[in-house]
Amino acid sequence: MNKKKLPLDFYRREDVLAISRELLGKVLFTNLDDGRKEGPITTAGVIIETEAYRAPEDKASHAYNDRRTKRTEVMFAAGGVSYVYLCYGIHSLFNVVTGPKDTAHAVLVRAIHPIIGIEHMLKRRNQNTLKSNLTSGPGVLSNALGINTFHNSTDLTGADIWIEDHGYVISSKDIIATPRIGIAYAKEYVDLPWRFVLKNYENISKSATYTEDSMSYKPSKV
DNA sequence: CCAGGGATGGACT
DNA sequence: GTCCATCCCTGGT
Repeated sequence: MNKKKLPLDFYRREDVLAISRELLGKVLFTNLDDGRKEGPITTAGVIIETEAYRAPEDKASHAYNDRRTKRTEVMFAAGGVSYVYLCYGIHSLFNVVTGPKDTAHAVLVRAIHPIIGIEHMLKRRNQNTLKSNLTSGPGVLSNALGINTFHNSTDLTGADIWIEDHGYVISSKDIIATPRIGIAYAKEYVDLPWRFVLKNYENISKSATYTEDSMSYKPSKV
């Protein structure tokens, strides 16, 4: 199989909507030690749900109107680093910073399909058996992968967090575009179809309410 | 310093 | 399907 780490020029393109679509089917890896002496453990999953955030005009973006604060500064970096922030005081949400320097575009990864290190992801989630909710949301997938706000501004071509192309071919008819979740405050940006979901997976985030015959996928055994 | 918010999750029926 | 606890951190002062 053709597997390769996505290069910086993948992330540094201008079109965050295209990048959001293209991230579907790519494989998000972490190799983190959670502070354990034993060293890092590799965990990974196929990206199956993303959302695009396109500052400066996007009112749903934390960097709306090119608002630069200590928190948002990393979004203005050149693409290929993480933006991890705390939501509801509990959940670490993992974003991929995209675009050239000073363009505050980002992609929120909302769900993955777990494929590598599932046993360890279960431990991090305090679960015993694989269910469809292991990585089915932006907060829980970070938890399963060991990502927290400490990993903000991490180089996505480094050894801790990265994304690989495993050669999965995704056609546009395999992608459902819908409005983004949890951005009711964003006025005229509320209804834009900037959320992208890969069909055939059941473990997308909970707020996804569409049902289709294609939603018959079951996670493979551990 | 501190009021208010928040790209949610999970418990429950 | 519905409901609501969550609590740290941001950002303006």
